[in-house]
Amino acid sequence: MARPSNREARRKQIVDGFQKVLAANGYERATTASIAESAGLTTGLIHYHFGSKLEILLELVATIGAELEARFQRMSEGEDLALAQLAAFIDSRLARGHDAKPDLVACWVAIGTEAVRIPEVGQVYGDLMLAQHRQLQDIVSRIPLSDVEPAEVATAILAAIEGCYQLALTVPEIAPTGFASRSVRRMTEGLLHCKLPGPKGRADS
Amino acid sequence: MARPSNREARRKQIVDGFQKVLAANGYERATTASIAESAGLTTGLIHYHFGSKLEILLELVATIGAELEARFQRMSEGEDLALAQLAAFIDSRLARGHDAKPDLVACWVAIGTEAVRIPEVGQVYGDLMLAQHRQLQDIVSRIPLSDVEPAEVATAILAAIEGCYQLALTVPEIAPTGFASRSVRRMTEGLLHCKLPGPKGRADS
Amino acid sequence: MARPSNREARRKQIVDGFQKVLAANGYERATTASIAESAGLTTGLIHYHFGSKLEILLELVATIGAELEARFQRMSEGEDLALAQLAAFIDSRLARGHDAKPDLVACWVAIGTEAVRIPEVGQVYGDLMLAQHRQLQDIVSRIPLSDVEPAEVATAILAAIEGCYQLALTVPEIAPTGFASRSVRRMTEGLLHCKLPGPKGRADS
Amino acid sequence: MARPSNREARRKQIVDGFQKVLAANGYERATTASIAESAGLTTGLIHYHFGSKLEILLELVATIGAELEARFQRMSEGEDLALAQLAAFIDSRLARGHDAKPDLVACWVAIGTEAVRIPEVGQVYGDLMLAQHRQLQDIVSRIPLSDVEPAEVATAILAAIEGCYQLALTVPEIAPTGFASRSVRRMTEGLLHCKLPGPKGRADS
DNA sequence: AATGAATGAGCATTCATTCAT
DNA sequence: GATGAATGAATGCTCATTCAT
Repeated sequence: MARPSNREARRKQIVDGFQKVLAANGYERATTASIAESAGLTTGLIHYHFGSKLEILLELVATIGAELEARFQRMSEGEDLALAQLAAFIDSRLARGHDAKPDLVACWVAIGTEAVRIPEVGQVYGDLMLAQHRQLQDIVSRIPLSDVEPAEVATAILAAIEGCYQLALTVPEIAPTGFASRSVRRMTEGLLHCKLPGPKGRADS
Repeated sequence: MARPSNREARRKQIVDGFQKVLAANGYERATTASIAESAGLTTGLIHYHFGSKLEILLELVATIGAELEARFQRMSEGEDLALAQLAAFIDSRLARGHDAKPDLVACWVAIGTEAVRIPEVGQVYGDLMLAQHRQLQDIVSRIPLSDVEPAEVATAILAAIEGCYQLALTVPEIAPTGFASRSVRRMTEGLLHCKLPGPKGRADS
Repeated sequence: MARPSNREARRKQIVDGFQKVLAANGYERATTASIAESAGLTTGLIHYHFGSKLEILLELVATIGAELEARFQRMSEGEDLALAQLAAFIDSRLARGHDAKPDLVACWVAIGTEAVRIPEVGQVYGDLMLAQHRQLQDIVSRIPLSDVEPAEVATAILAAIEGCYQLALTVPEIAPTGFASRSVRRMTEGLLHCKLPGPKGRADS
Repeated sequence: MARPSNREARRKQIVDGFQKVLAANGYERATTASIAESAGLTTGLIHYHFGSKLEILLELVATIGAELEARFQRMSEGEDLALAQLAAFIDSRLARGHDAKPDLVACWVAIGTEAVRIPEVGQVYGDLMLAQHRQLQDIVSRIPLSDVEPAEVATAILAAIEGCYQLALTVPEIAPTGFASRSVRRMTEGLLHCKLPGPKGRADS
């Protein structure tokens, strides 16, 4: 009798459409009309399923956070050594394997900008960065080295990763394929004064 | 006799006002009215001296570029050694000395986002990054080490710097004062397998 | 055998829900969604049972009209004297006894505003006022006083009643409990130059 | 050199346009576009001079308040007796002389409705009613009568006035010209048990 | 040079109503 | 009967830019 709900499917569809226009145009220029068009829906429907544009952004951040975590879990599966986990973390963020989604980097950088201006975005973005920081700190502190501060090493690695995103997007001519993962690995080795295990599998670094 | 032109002074005043609201609100939300207010001028005058909002942004990029270069020249003055120049470069970007302008970091990150969307911004931002990249590459290639690729090292250093800007802005709780300069130095040492000279003078790292 | 129609029950349920949001938010802000929520139904059902929002309003006016009439009948039961009936009329509109519904006053004032703008509402609202006017005029004309114009007295009493509704709603600090009934009685006495019988029963005036 | 400001003139023009559409259509249906059209301006200009639609409403309330007060001052000029002042107050609100503005009554009733829903409107509307209440109370308390409560009399008079506005607007067929002033005078006499002086001058009651 | 009023296209959001299920 | 997704026109408001003064 009742009409079956397609709410979740539609919300995902909208977030996907939003992701495309966010990557292409940034938050302010991701207009309701463009989101709707990109999602193949009408503008009214956007607000039937989301209270505001901001809500869509927030949902996208959660989605990206879950995706990053899932990718790390997949790539670090079975690895017990801290160094191997560290390598897996870096690769999960930077290796451009078969499951890489180029739009996500553009989205992530756009979200980072909004995090500075919109408190709600700053909150979820900050939470996500803090969670990654904690994760990295845990891993680093399990590496038996006397003279490193795990918290600072973790921050430095995150900074290097974010910087690679930014450069890959804005000055691709100095950021060739594969440079990001390779460089962050080397910088991490420099911070820890030890070698990381090489990249795994077919991920073409 | 015509009254003397105050064109350049006014343009600087406008760019300064723009800088403040760009740092605080981002490009899209930097409205003509808010720029005028921040500069202590009227809205009409903005467009009397600049053809469009974009032109102000472009001028600001040039200003920042000149400022960075000047600061590097100042800090590397008299240094002939490549390693000392490299340290000076990093410090000129990250050390928080007496002449640091916190707003500039926020502006720079905002400009980086617009560089992705607005071709004209992408052009000048890219030129600036490429100039820095060339500079770094020159310095690195003068360090006699066999196994490093100067171009890639230069890119990695720039990425680390940009990443620090981003983190300092969005997750300050994991980016304490002084961490940026210290971390990028260490990561650079890791890339080059050699030690950089310590920070100079009163710049409190 | 077809299931029994619940049409009338549903319509009443909708009118009740509408009444609540009309009292709280006014006609324009009484959205279909809020009516549905207040009635514990779904939006679709609203338009299944009513052709439009206006129709619900019209039905509510009829309901209120019937309620006022019923209350007057109840309170004037057994009273044959015109003066007693007049007192009963005033009390039926203003006395705050056990069956008073505060929401109704807010609704009635809101309906009065819409009566000015929406012709259909003006029609039914006007009919209701005219019916009351006729009723009052009948009663007044049965009071043997030479120098009063029954029509004008009836209008004045209605005006006083409506004014009390408005003040009770908007400036409650000058309209204490019981003032309305007491004041309209006194003003009526002034119009007729004679005394009305005191309030009846437990209605706490 | 500088362009001369026409701000106040424009604001008045906008308030006038707003008044017309408010009287005709009510607050919600007084759209920015209709206000602009009624004022002979463009929509953008409305928001250049007023922050929001609500602000225009608030300014209108202030305007009406000032007008009512001015009219009372004019009509009570030279009258020292409380009874004469009371009559002047009633006439200043209800007599339809040469300076009556019919739109204002419709506006006032519309504002009364919004006073229930919009806190800011409730505030200024309430303040205005309270000021009138205080004024009436002062006058009444100067009439040497033992058995009346000035506060309640004042409220009753205000209620009668507001009720006349409402009826004149919604059921004009029972509210002929001149009835309002006449009826409220009589009701007031009933409340005070004394006679008011007759209407003055050419105001054709 | 300077002012600030004026423009109008564009935006996020709301909502009565329709309709496939 | 009942559901809730879908529509699209309408609304208040914003803002870069223009221009008369």
